[in-house]
Amino acid sequence: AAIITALIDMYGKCGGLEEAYMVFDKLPSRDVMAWSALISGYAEHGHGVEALRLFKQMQQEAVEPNLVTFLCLLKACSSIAAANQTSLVHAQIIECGYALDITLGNALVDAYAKCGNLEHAYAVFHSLPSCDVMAWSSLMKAHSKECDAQSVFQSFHCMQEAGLRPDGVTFVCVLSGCSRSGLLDEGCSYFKSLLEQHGIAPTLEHYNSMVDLFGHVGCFAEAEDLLETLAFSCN
RNA sequence: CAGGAUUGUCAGCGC
Repeated sequence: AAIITALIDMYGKCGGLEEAYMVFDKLPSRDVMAWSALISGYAEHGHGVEALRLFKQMQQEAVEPNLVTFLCLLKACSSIAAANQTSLVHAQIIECGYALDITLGNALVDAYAKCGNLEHAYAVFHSLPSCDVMAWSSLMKAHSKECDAQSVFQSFHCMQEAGLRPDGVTFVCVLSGCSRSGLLDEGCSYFKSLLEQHGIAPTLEHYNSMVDLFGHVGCFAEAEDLLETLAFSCN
């Protein structure tokens, strides 16, 4: 069974959803891991509706979801920005007694945020026993999408007040916020602090965000310079 | 102690 699940997972990750399903379909008995692997593949490749339908089928076959299953479902919900489906999954998570799980909490915050429901995202966020970097980053990303750079900066600040250290992904979210709001100086300053104050080596995502920021504010020469520099250092 | 599914990560466009 372990090997078959790994096979389903491999096809799913590669986007071979039909192949994944064919393997799955031939299993005489499908356990929660096989189901989760299949659902994960569908969720990951933009087939959120199918993923949720598979979950329904899983329940009809009386297979109990576990923590990982819920993570996969939340990914499906956010991929189709379905806030109401997220609420339904949320209710089941509570029923199963997983409400205080930090991993699921993070995923719920992220799912609500991606669905555009920041109120629910914050409600879950505040209900968690402790908040970690992932939940903060999800919220920052959501504020960034709404072009609310002030809230992004504020979150970045609060997070550190709470004793958490931002990581590379956090900075991607912050830089994305600067870009969307056209805040060049702030973006440059955060980019500098990335290495100088936080000791994090910038990755391609950070450089991409900077190129994007330069482009957004009309600094095309700087954007091109950065791209050329990147082309040199990456190859 | 190990283990087959495991949450936050660029931009734009279309629906």
